[in-house]
Amino acid sequence: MRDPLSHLPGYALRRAAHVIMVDLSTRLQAIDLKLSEASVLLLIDGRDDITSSEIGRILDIQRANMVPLLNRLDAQKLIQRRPLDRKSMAITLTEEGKKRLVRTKAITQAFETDLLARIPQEHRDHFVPALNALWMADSSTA
Amino acid sequence: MRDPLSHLPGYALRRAAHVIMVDLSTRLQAIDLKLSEASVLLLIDGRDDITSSEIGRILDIQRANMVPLLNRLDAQKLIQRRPLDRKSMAITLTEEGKKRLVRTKAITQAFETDLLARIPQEHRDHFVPALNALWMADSSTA
DNA sequence: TATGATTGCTATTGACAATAGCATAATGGA
DNA sequence: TCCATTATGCTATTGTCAATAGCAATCATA
Repeated sequence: MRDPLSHLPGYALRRAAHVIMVDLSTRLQAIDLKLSEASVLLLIDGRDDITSSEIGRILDIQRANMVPLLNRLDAQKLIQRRPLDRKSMAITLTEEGKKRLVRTKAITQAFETDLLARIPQEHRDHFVPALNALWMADSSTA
Repeated sequence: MRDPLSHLPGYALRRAAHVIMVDLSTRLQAIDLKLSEASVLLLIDGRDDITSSEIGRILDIQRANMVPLLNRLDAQKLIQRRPLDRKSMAITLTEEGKKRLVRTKAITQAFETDLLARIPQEHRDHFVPALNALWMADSSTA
């Protein structure tokens, strides 16, 4: 047997996630974005009032880790910080950011299509529901 | 909607893998093992001739990263390095290592059971095959 | 108003993985 | 058999994502 651990769900999950994230990361290098940066852009899309902490809550990124992430997007002039009050900042996409988002969407959509294509058709419809059952349960608890 | 990205297979995969790995890591802390260390112990089980590089090939851990990993297991007196020839080292479990492996198996089995239990029954049988289709394809190419 | 919660931040650490390079040893083809 | 290639184990460094602890300012509410 090639890998005696491959029958373990947790192990298979870890290996699959790693391969897939390397794939997407590689694709995103073409537009100078990291995985976490791309997910933030995709989330901001269409909103003009979302705050840093709200992004963090939704994507499960801690406030401390949001800071350098947003700084990098800021340095690339993809986002703007606009004060909502004297404490909170609304994060919005710049024109440059909107252009980058279009390219991000194209890349992620192609990626997701390719990913699903790799899954045998009889398992395909079960994939997302099974995964979401694993992590969304926790977030509803929190 | 709580998370507008949750319908994306890749995103769901990443989130699920993270939650699950935090879960297992936490459980393994009770026996002073990291995820990668536990997987190495599980792989060595029952073999007395496996080398560092072979472990790396199977688990997809690079040689450079195997070194500190095995050093940590060595420091805990869980493994022994036995020269096979003047270049290769066979990695074997010490008595201490075998005891730790028993506990590792108990923890991972409980973990895998709990994991599957969280997946709705109608999706359960599709889980491992779908995941393995994603990463095992790549390893057969290599 | 005072207490507690929230926000954005700094600084540091940890786990896992990737890259580059090195010395030595094994191996297979000419 | 000799030599080029490959394999092995290693050092050292870097990158990505995530976690923890702590801080000052602000906000919300009992």
